[in-house]
Amino acid sequence: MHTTIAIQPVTENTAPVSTAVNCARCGMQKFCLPTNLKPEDVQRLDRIIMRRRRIERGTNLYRMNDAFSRIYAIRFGHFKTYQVNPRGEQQINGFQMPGELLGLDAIGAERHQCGAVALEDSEVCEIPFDKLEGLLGDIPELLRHFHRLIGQEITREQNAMLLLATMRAEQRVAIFLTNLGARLAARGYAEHRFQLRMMREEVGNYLGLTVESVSRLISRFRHSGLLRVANREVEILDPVRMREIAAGVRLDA
Amino acid sequence: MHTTIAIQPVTENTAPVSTAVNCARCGMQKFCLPTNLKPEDVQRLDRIIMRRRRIERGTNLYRMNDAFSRIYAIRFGHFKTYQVNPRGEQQINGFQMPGELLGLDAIGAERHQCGAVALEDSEVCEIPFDKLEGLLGDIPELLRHFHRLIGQEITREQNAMLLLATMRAEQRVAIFLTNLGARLAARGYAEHRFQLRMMREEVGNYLGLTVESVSRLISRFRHSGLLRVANREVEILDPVRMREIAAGVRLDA
DNA sequence: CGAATCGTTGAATGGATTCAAAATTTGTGG
DNA sequence: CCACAAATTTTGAATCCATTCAACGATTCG
Repeated sequence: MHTTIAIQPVTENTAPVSTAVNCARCGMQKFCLPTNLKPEDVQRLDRIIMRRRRIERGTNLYRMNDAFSRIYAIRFGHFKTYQVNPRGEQQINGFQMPGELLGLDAIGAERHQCGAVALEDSEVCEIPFDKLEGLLGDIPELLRHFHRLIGQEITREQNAMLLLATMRAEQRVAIFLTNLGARLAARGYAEHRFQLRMMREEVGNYLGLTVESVSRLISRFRHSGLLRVANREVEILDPVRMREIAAGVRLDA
Repeated sequence: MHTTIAIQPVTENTAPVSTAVNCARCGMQKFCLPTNLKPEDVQRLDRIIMRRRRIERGTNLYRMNDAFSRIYAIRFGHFKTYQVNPRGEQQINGFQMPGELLGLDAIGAERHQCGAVALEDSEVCEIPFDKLEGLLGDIPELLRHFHRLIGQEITREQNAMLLLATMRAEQRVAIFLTNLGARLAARGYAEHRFQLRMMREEVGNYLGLTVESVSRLISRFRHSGLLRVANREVEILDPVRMREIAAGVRLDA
């Protein structure tokens, strides 16, 4: 293991996109913060969102230890969040997709606890956290939904712990693919056919495996007829069996 | 691995302790929710806290999938929180000590995402979450501190992921002991000498290792003069070297 | 005191890693 | 658009760390 992925280059993309923010017209509304808000409250939220910001593929939205002042809602694109341990090795904590919030790990802290890098050209909404806190006090529904999103974050991480502590490599990869599909499906995309936005190395890093192990396992899934793979394009051909493997049934074909 | 610790017996301890709650006089005030609150706000918090409740060693404070209505602040004693995977195996997500909150993983969900068991006879304050949410809207300092506690929870879990994904067994145990000491020290207890409140099996389960591995590693630490161990009583004799091992230096004595 | 639980130690095994090299894809400049 | 370099992915063989299986102490508790 100990995959020392080179730390991203020190290019910072700060080009704001000054389009007036309008949650009501945003396709991500039903996953993002405004969920279940009254129209007038959605507008109050619009007003505190500073701007949209484009992030080029490979650049940092924020880095570990950056001062924390805002959280981010992904409009389109994908991100990874990662920590860097004392030895300079990267550990990926998660992959984020449109409608998900970035920066939650820093709430209640002065600084970001991990960094976020765009896996492709992406766009986020910047939400100043102090202003959001003000709104949370005023709009109970917003507070509730904000807490729901935080709770999901905690649950996601606990599931990752479960995976890392108890699952065999086979299971980890199967779970990874299954979950990715489920999250995409919830957003209206195909569940069993999608593009991996990250390298094998990053998959392995996230799953606590080496690149080689991930590659080998994907190959085995392919040879067993579970998966069709063309580079980063993946199709789960046998979702039932894939879910069995995710649940712990051994693939000994 | 795959330590199938028997699920706890189905005894539920519901004996409330009807002492009027008084955060101002509680020794845990500076770690718990009331931190940094004005005295009158502390009293408002007191008023919504239903009661204190004693939990006997080995009994569940709550179980996975229980309906969620309150969070709990530990007054004294220690707990473990755990998930149960589909195969019925337990995975411990963390150990909690006085001043820490239990149940945060359920916020924004209908049900608890994990269970909590007392590792020794313990006492908690029950905090109805809906009433707390009301106060959060009224008392900005409380909202802020509540978010700080949640943030700490997320950070703790990310660190656990880092440990599980990248660390060798040696490191995991060293980190576990070091962190436990640090948390106890923050609460005014000795940093380098303490009682483990959990079985070796539970340590291993949490760290993604087998009992045998944990036992072997503790023995190696002992033989290398790093540790003095008498059953669950542990003394870190060489904190510097222990921290080195936690950081990744190999113990090849 | 005896049974059950918990903890330690040993030997053999195995799953994932490491090291190495080749194959493929992606990115870049001409 | 092609050619070439760099990056990424795949595959193979050897190694190693933690697990598994087994047995034996030690401790706890009724």
